[in-house]
Amino acid sequence: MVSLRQLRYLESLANTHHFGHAAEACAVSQPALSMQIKELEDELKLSLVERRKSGVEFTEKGEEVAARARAILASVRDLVDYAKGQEGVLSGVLKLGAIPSIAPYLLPAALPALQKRFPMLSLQLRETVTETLVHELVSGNLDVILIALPIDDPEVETHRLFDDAFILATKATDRKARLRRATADMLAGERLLLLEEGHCLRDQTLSYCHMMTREARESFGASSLATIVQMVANGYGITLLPEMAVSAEVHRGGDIRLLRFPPPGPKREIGLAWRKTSPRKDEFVQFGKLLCEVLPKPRKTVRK
Amino acid sequence: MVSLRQLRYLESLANTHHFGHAAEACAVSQPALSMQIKELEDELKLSLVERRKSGVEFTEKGEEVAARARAILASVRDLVDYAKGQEGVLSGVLKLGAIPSIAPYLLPAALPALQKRFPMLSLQLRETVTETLVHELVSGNLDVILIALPIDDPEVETHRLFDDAFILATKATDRKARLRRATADMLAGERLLLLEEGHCLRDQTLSYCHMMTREARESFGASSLATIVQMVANGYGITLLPEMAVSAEVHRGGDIRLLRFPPPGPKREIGLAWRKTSPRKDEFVQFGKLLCEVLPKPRKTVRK
DNA sequence: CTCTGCGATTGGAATATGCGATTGGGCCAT
DNA sequence: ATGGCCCAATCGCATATTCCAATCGCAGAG
Repeated sequence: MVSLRQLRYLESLANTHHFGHAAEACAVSQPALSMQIKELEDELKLSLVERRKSGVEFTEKGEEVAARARAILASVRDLVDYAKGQEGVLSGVLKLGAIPSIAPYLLPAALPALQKRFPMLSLQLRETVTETLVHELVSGNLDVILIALPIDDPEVETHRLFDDAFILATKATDRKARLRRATADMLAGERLLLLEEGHCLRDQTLSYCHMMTREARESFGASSLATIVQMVANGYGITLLPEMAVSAEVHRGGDIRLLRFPPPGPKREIGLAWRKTSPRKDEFVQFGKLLCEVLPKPRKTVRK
Repeated sequence: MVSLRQLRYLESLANTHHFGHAAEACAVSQPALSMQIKELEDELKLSLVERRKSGVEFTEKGEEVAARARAILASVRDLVDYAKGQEGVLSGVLKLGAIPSIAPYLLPAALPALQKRFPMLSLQLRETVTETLVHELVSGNLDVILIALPIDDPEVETHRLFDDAFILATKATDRKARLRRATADMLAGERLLLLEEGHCLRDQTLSYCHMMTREARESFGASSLATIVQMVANGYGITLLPEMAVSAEVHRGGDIRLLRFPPPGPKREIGLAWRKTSPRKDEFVQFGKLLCEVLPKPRKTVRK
């Protein structure tokens, strides 16, 4: 069976027309090269070179074979170069899923950076709730998902990116709004405005509040944070807003007062997840790194 | 270093999307194939396939690599096919030398047959005396020469093809012409017409006659057999004519009488010669076989 | 006529490759 | 649940390649 090694040696021999020099160029001993050439000749049942006293002369057929060998080796080198070029590079189609409480706040900044850094990458976006995302991830419809941790599925591997603090949002005229810091007991007796069922943000917020108060259980369910913010501004209740959503949802001069909890306050962990079997882990980690980079640094003051 | 084996296994895997089946198709065990695929991935620092529960899925980059691998393997197969197609086939440029006392009689019949049988063959002809031919053969200007044996050169290998009898040619009115057979003593006292110095035919004829008679030493030297035949017809002397030249040089109804010697009569051996180092020996032998085939069978009667 | 250069050959060591058997994970049918 | 099954990965060992160092045979050059 003809091997690349034989072709490599043949190419070298074609270059040098000298067994010893060719062998040296291949960093092998001369007998090794002789052997491979002979094996190739036997394989092809064809004499490739004439060993003359005055150097090695290629047969006409030998020339042809050598030319083909060169072409093949070039193709192989191209393949390797291609692979090397792809090393650690996000490319091709990447089917990304993200939850609604992240996608609108992180991706607008991330996408242009992504396109700039990985021009060969073609993103396909899907925005829905965690459960659906995980399901589609496992089934192969998505490659990687951007969600809040933890998620528990034996088939997926998660990768934490950063914390996203929850900020207490109240109507600016609220009496609590005069304080500098939020505290857990501020939630007591308030109507907590939340996203509708299925959104993890709802559960996370609830689980924090659950420790504090039971009144919030029958809380309202909206379909977007923008709606909730509007409702807060109009005095329908309060909410816990993910920090990354603040700049997009809360406008300066509006009727919202933001209060940060003293550390350690409530927060969610943002991360990526992919199939455990996915071979693109390296790419995903790179992707995550870029997401962290485009994340605006937390402002010192969150007041508006 | 990436090997063809790895690419072959990858191709098989790309076809089957199943390690076991791919291995079977390659007639190796599944672990062997697994290993090679893994090595290829390590080599390229690239994950080619995702091993899912539901079969093997190719990465986008894996697809690309597999496609390139396919192309490479196809090139290799082409190379091998090309070699197989060339097996035992005369092709390319063949630089053939022949002596003047053979070329005009054998080649006109051989060349068309050669072209028909080996369309890829391109003959380059050179016609001159043996010494020059051998020199040019050794120096590489010729690939194979068609000469009278023996020739003695440590660098060349010879290959006998057939015998070519010498026929005694006399003027038709010569008193000897009435006999049915030539005998050696017929040469005694005759003027022997020969080719000029340098032609092996001259030496061969002389060496036969030398045993018989000394009178011929200062014999005439012509530059072609046609000239000699004309001279014989005009009574200037006699000659020994190579049998293969008879039909071309002696025309029916002419003034030439031909007498065959009883066996074993004088003859020359026609053969091929090539450099000992030449790798095209097989081709040359084939060439010789074809020459023998186009040689007209000796006629029962040589009289004209 | 030795000396040198070149490719072929040889014998033994290192490496690569492959196989059988086994493992471990996940799926399905009891 | 549990046992059987399929799949790919892994392990240990056999063997087949591949290689090197040394040597050979040959031919040309000094």
